[in-house]
Amino acid sequence: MLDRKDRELLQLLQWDCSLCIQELAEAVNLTPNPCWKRIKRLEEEGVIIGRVALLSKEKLNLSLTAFVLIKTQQHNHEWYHSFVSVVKDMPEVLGFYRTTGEYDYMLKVVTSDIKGYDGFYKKLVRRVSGLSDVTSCFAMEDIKSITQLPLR
Amino acid sequence: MLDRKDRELLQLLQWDCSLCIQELAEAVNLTPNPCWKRIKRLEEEGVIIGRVALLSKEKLNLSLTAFVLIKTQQHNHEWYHSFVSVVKDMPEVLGFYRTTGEYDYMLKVVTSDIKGYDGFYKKLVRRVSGLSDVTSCFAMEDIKSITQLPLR
DNA sequence: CCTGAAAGTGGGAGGCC
DNA sequence: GGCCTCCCACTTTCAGG
Repeated sequence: MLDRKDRELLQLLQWDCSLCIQELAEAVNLTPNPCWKRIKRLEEEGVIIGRVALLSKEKLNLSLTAFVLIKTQQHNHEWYHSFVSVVKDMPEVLGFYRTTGEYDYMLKVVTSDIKGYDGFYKKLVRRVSGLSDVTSCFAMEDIKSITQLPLR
Repeated sequence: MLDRKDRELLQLLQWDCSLCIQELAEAVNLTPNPCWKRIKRLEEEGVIIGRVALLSKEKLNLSLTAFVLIKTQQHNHEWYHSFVSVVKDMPEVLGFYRTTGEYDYMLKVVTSDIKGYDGFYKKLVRRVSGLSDVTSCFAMEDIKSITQLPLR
């Protein structure tokens, strides 16, 4: 389904999608047109989901990354759906996973600072009932955070 | 530093950076040229870090997202630097944070499946010594995972 | 003086064969 | 994979607040 050139193109594009077709074509030893056709195909197949600009947390006053670990007693569908829809709607939430292990859910949350996080936390517990255990831990240091999937 | 139009442009671009200047200009009630100048300025200032293509985990056989929670006894600089450089070099690691709370570090790891994760885990503990406690938890469900920062 | 608008040009994307 | 067309990024110049 994906040959070597496809993977090379994806690898390049997931680091910099502002590269022009010519540059991409040269990098994979192709002429511009077939290169363009491959990329078009990868978009149609859904391998390429979209192209986005990455912004600086610091420059936008969003320096605090927090992880929220949640346990719950509630295991019925209705509660689940309302919980999911509430959390999905909160723009501070960049990641939201149902997980195995000690906790049931994990959130990755981005705010300005502790005060901002406190606001988020209060909003969360106000909007969602039946959260029996909510633990927060904060990123002291953001050592690596990338969007590029490992393609080898 | 950033006015309303800047924020609107950032908001649009962090969802779709393939929009052309004309479309962006219309959306914020500007003509193409000043719109283009603003975006250029935001790039120079480092507010816009880059433009990347987002790829489908599923289509690329990377359906397993795991979180690795790590405690360590080692708190000297040398160990820290070697630990950081080893983990940074592992392409499966999309997120790597030093955290407050019960654990010292947290990793977000993407692999094909449990077998792939096992390979990653073995590689990790082989390359890094002095990990006293390594707990894995797996994402059963990826409910929300976005790259867009909250700009309001 | 700074910020937005108008006009022109070179180049690359996107469709043909 | 080559050709051709059209549109868009980018520059310069001008106008307004």
